[in-house]
Amino acid sequence: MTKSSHPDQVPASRRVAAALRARIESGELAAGALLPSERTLAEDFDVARNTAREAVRLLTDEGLVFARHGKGVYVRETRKLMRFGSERYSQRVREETGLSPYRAEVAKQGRTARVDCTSITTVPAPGFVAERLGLAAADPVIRRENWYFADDEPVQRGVTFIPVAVAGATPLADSANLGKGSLYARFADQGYPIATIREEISARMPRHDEKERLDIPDGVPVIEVVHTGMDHEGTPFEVTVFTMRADTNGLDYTIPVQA
Amino acid sequence: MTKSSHPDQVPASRRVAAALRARIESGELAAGALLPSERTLAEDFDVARNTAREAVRLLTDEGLVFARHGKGVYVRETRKLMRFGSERYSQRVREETGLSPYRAEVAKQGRTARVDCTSITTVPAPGFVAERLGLAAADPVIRRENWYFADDEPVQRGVTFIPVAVAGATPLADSANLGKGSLYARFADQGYPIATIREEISARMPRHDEKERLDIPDGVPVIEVVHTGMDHEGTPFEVTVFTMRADTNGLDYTIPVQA
DNA sequence: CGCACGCACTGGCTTAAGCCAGTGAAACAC
DNA sequence: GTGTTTCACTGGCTTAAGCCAGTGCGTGCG
Repeated sequence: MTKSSHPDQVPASRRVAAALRARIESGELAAGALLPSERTLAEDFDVARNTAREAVRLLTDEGLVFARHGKGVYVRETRKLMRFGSERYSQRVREETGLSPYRAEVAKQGRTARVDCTSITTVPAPGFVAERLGLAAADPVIRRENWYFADDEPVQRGVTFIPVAVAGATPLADSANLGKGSLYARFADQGYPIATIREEISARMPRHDEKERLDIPDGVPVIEVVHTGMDHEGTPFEVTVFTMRADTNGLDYTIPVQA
Repeated sequence: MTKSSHPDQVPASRRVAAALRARIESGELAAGALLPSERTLAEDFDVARNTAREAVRLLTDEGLVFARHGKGVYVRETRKLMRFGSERYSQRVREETGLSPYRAEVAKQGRTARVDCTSITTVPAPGFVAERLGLAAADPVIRRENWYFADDEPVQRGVTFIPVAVAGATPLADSANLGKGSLYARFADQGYPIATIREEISARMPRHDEKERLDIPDGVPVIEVVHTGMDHEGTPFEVTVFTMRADTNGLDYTIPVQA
C-alpha cells in the first residue's frame, strides 16, 4: 500500500531519525550501543523498512552512528566534532536552533554570545572579494563589520561583503536585527537552502586595532577564515572574513598546539 | 521483479552515478545543464527509478549537481572546491587515484610531488597527542617527520604520531614505501574505510628550522593543521600535524588574503 | 487581450517485497 | 573435544508501484 493519506508535514524518515537522535543524545543509546535493527525500527515506528533505513542513513551522514554489515548499527564512540565549515552541520544547526553556528556554539558552552555591528558601509570590492563573488574589481559592495563576544570576552571579528544587488533583495542584518536573521536565514526563508560554505584559511600578524580589540598578546598571529557563502546553485552571494586569535579559544576552529 | 540474477560487483546505483559523473567531467553535461530526469535515467540505464534516484543522490552528496523540486537536476555552476578535511573527498580521492589527497592535489596542478621522510623515532606522547589518541601522557608513540615538496619547492611539514600498537599491527610507511601505502590505505585494505578526519587549525610563528626549510620570510606565520585520523568507529589511530606557510600556496587550504 | 485553470512534466517520499552477503551462535558430526 | 555445517539474524541493494507537491506551458474562458 502506498502512503495515500494525509501528507505529513515532516517526512517520516526524518521523524524517525529525530527520535533516534534524541535517544542517542539523551544517553539512552550510549556510545557503542547497538541500534535496533532496520526491520525492528520499521515495525516500532510503523514505517516501511526502506524508510527506517533512510532514517539510519541520515544519522550515518551526520556521523552519529556507523553500520557494520551483518552486525548492526552502532552509536559512535566519540561524537565527531563537526566543524564550522561543514555545510551539513551549519544547515542542521540553523534548522534546529534557529541560531547561527557561532551563537549555537557559544550557547553550547554555556556562555552568552554578543555580536556588535560596528559599521555598515558601501565600498569598492577588494580584489579577493570581487574574485570570489564574480564581480569586477571595485564594483560596489556592502561591507559590514561585526565583533563577536562570548561572556564579554572578545572572540573574533567578522567582515562581510555582499553585492549591493543581493543586499537590496534581502534586508541586511544590522545592529537592530543581528543574530535573528542572517543572510543565510533569509535565503532559507525564501526557499533557498544553503548548499555550500567554502572555507579558506590563512594567518597573519594582527593589525593594531585587532590586537587591541581582540586582546591579543605580542607575537601571537591571527587566523583568517574566509567563508564564501554560495546558494545551492553554487552562486556566491556573500564573503565573510573572520579573524581570531590563533592560539586561543576561537570556539570551534582553533586550539592551542604545542609540538 | 527483484534482482535475483548474478550479483554485480559494483552496485547499479554507483555504476549510473559514475556514468553521469563522467559525462559531467568530460563537459558533455556542462555547468548549468539539466540532467535527464530520474524516470528517463531509469529507462536509459535499465534500472528502477529508485536506483536512478540513488545515483543522483550520490552526485548531490558530492556537490556535483543540485536538484530543484519540480524543475530537475542541474549541474553545478562552480565545482565546489572540496577541502582536505572532507571525509567524503578524501575517501573518493584515495579510491579513484590511489593517492593521498596531498599527492592528488599536486598532480592536479601538474606539479611533481615529493615527500621526504626525515626521521622515524619512538618518543613519549606529547600532551596534545595523548589527549587525541586517548593515551596516557608520555606513553610511547612512533613519531614520523615528513617534508612535502611540489616541484622541489618546499610546501609543508608533517609530523605524524601513531600508537606503537597500531604501528606494530600495520607496517609504517617510511622512505621506502612512502606515498604508496599510508596508514589510511592500509586500514582500507583491511576493510576499515576511513570514517573521519577531524581537523583543527591554529597558527604560530615558525621555528628556526621550519623558517629555513620551508623558506618562510620574516614576519609570516605558519598555519598548523592537526588531523586526527579515526577509524569508522571513531577510534583515533593517528595524529598528524601539518605546518605550512600562512600566506602562500599551501595547496588546498591557504590563500593570500589582503583585506 | 488577460487571466485562470488544466495538464504534463519534474523531484520527494513512501510502501511492500525479495535476493544477496556478511556474522556468529547453536546444532551437529566425527 | 574439535571442527564443520546450519540457520537465524544483520545491513546492502534493487525492484515496481503509487501519491504528493512544485513548475511552467498551453488552452480556453471571460
